Amino acid sequence: MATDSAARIEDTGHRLTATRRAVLDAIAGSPRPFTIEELSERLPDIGRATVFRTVKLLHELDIVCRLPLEDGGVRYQRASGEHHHHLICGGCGAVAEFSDPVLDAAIERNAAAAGFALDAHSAELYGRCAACRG
Amino acid sequence: MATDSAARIEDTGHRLTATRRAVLDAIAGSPRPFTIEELSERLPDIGRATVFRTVKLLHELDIVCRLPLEDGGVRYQRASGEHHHHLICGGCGAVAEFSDPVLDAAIERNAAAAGFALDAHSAELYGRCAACRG
DNA sequence: GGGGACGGTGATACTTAGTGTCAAATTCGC
DNA sequence: GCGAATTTGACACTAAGTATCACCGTCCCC
Repeated sequence: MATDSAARIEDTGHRLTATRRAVLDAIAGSPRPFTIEELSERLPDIGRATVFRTVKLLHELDIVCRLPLEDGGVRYQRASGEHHHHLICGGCGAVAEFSDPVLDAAIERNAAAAGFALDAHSAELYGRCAACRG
Repeated sequence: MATDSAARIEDTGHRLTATRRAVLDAIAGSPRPFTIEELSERLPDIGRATVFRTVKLLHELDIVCRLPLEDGGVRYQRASGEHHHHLICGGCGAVAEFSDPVLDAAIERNAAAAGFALDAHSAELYGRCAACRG
């Protein structure tokens, strides 16, 4: 997993430094979506700005994905690589991923109907997971 | 339009003050989605914090809707009142609204499949409008 | 192996969006 | 017009992220 990501960094012409490796490891060790602040606390020897820059790079390379939360906050998570959407639990913060061609087709169709050339879309679903509904 | 909104403020137990009326008017006079900062500049006699608080209230009352932009920024816009999604043009900033039962059904179905009880969802589409593709 | 060039890093200051506090002002119901 | 409750403005503060800039380390060429 971290090996894949490391390769992706190098393959795209970026250097795989010790710092970046440490960030990748910290992310790999995060079972739950994390904030930059949390990640930064786990990496006390790495500057905050560098953590931001590194996560931004990883996001551009689709190694992590960004989760906009219902309250306006943001968390990050390792990305599965494929196009997907998120289900975010407001109780425990768990995130489930799904992908659905019907949903994507509906999005494409609406964009086309309005005359838009689509470059990106986001769809976040907020609710309570099975465990939190009890 | 502003009359509707004014009524909604009173009907929900909030006071319709001169300040709130001024904010409503400024919003009614905005043909394009606006930032709080822009709105605040147009209302120099009203404190910045009050503009934030008022827009937050209007958002809670579904009088304005919040547009998360692709670059992470946020703009606001008068809401049509009904549930809808946004198509946001990265060229001119224009926003088109649409609603689509097929899309909403796909969202519901995916949430149910993952065992989530849905409370909210967001779907933003980013692209170029017909005029900007020219 | 030595020396640039260039990408990456850390410290720090700054920006942007938004919130908390609190005293003063306004508004509503009577 | 009066008092209670809400709203407001000023201001300080927070959180997330960016800009700047000097320094470091790594790669490449000789």
